[in-house]
Amino acid sequence: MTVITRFPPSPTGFLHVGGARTALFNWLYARHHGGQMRLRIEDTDRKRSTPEAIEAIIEGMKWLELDWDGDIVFQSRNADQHAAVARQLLEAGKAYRCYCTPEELTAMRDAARQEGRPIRYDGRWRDRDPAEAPAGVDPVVRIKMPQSGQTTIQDKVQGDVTVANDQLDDFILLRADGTPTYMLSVVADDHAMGITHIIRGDDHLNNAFRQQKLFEALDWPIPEFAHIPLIHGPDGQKLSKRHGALGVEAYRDMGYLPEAMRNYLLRLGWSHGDDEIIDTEQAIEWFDLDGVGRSAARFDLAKLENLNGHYISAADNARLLDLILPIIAAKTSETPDEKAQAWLLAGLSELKIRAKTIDELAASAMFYVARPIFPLANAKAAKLLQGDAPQVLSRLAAAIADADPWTADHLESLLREIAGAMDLGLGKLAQPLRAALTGSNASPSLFEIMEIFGKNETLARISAVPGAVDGV
RNA sequence: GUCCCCUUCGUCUAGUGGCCCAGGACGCCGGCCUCUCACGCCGGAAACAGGGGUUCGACUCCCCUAGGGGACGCCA
Repeated sequence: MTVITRFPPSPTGFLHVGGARTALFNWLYARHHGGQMRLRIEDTDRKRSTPEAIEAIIEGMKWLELDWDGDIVFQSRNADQHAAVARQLLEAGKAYRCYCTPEELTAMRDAARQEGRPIRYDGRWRDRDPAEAPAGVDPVVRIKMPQSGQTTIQDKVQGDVTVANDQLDDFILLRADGTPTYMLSVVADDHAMGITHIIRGDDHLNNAFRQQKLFEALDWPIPEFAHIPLIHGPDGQKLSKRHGALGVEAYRDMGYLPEAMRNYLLRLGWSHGDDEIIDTEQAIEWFDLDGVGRSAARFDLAKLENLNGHYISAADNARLLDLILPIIAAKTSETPDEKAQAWLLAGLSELKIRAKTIDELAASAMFYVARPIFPLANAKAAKLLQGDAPQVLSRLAAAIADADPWTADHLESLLREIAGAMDLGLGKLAQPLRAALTGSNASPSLFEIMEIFGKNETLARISAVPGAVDGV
C-alpha cells in the first residue's frame, strides 16, 4: 500500500511554526515510505479564507523546501460532492434534518454550561417528525451518532484512546445554506484523495472520534491517525502571535536558514537517540511515528539560533553571498561592486563560522564593502586608535609596504617581527590595525583580511587613519 | 463544568524493570586556545511533579492527587 499523507492548512493566515512542523512530519513520513504528500487548502469557510493566506502558505512551504505531490486540492471546489455524501447518509437514515435555530442552540449550550452539564447538542430532532418543522427555518443535516457504547481510535502517537459514545453528539454535516462543514469535508476529501495517514496536531484528537464514526457510517476504510503534540510558546502557553507563532517567512526575514528550521522543528517532539544535527536526507531515512513524543514542546529560539549557526557555517559561500548581498545593498543603498563582492566571497569562510543569523553575517561583512569612517562610531574601536596608535600604524605600514609574498602566513610572521622590534605584544599592533581595517574591535583574523584586501587596500585603509601615513 | 491528553536538568530530549546515585543537546558558569571576536576543546552547576501500591528491584507497570495542555461552533 502506498502511503499518502496530506497537509491541510486553512488559509486564514500565514504558515506558522506549528503548521510547518505538521507539514514537515507529513512530508518526512511520506518520503520515508516512498509515498506521497498532498496539499489541500481547507477553504470551506469562505468568509475567512483569503488568497493572500494561500499565497503565504505556499511561499512558506517553498521556503522550507517541502514539496507536495499532485495538484493542490481546494476543498471548497468539492462542496457538491461533499453535499452528495450528506444526502446519501440522509437517505440511508444515518443522518437527519435538524430545525434548531442558532439562537436555540446557543440557549441550549448556555443552559448546559450553567447547570454544569456537558455542552452538547441534545438530539432533539433526531427522532422528531419533520412535519413538526417550524415554518421558515432551513434545517441543517446532522449525523446520527451511536448513543451508547464507546469508540476507540488507534493512534500511532497517542496509542489507543477511548471515549464513551455519549460524549459524541450529533454534529452538523450540512449547514442551513446547504454547504458542507469541516467535519464532512475532511472525511470526504481524505477518502477521495486516498489518504492513508492523517498526521496532525493533537488539537484534532477529539475530532478523530467523530471522523472515524463518519468513515464507518459511509463504510469507507479508516486511515491511520497520528496526533502530534502542539508547540507551545516559551512560557508554556499556547503559541500566540506574541511569541513563536510568526509565519515561517518571518524567520526567513530574521536570517534563519530553511534547513536549520527543518532540523529544529524535527527535533521538537521527535528524537532519534542522542542525535541533534540531522540533515534532511538523514531525517527521511530515520523518521518514523514511534519517535514522536506525547507531550507538548516549547519553542526555544536559542536552540534554533544555535542550529542556524551550524548550518550557516556549513553553507556554501556563494549561496551565503546571495543572501547577504540584498541586506548589504539595503544598508549602503547600492549593490557592492565586483571587487567588493570578490572580497566578500573570500571573506565569508571566516565570517560564517561566527554568525548565528544571516543578518549577523551581513553586518559582520560590512567592512569589506565600506571603508571605516573616522572618527569611528564603534567606541571600543575608536579607543584603539588613540595615543600613539597612529604612529605605530605608520611604522607598520612602512614595514609591510614591501611585503612579498602578500599572504596571510607571510604577513603574520612579518607583523610578529615588527612587534618584536618595537618591543610590543602582537596585540598592541593588531588591535589598532584591526580598527583601521575594519572599523571594529572584533573581526576574523587580520592576516586573512589583509590577504583578501591586497596591499593597496590595506595600506589605503591604514593611511586613512587620522595621524597615520602609509609609508609608501 | 464535561471529556481527552500530558508531566525526566531553565529548554529540547535519551531512557520501554536491573546497563541510571539518570545520558546527550541548547543555554548558563569556569578554563584552555588566542591578534580581537567567534569557532574548537576541556570541565562544572542543573531533572525522574507528589503520594500510594506491584516487584527481589522502579524514571520505567498500576492507582490517586496536583499542575499543565487540548477539545466541547451552522470555525477549521
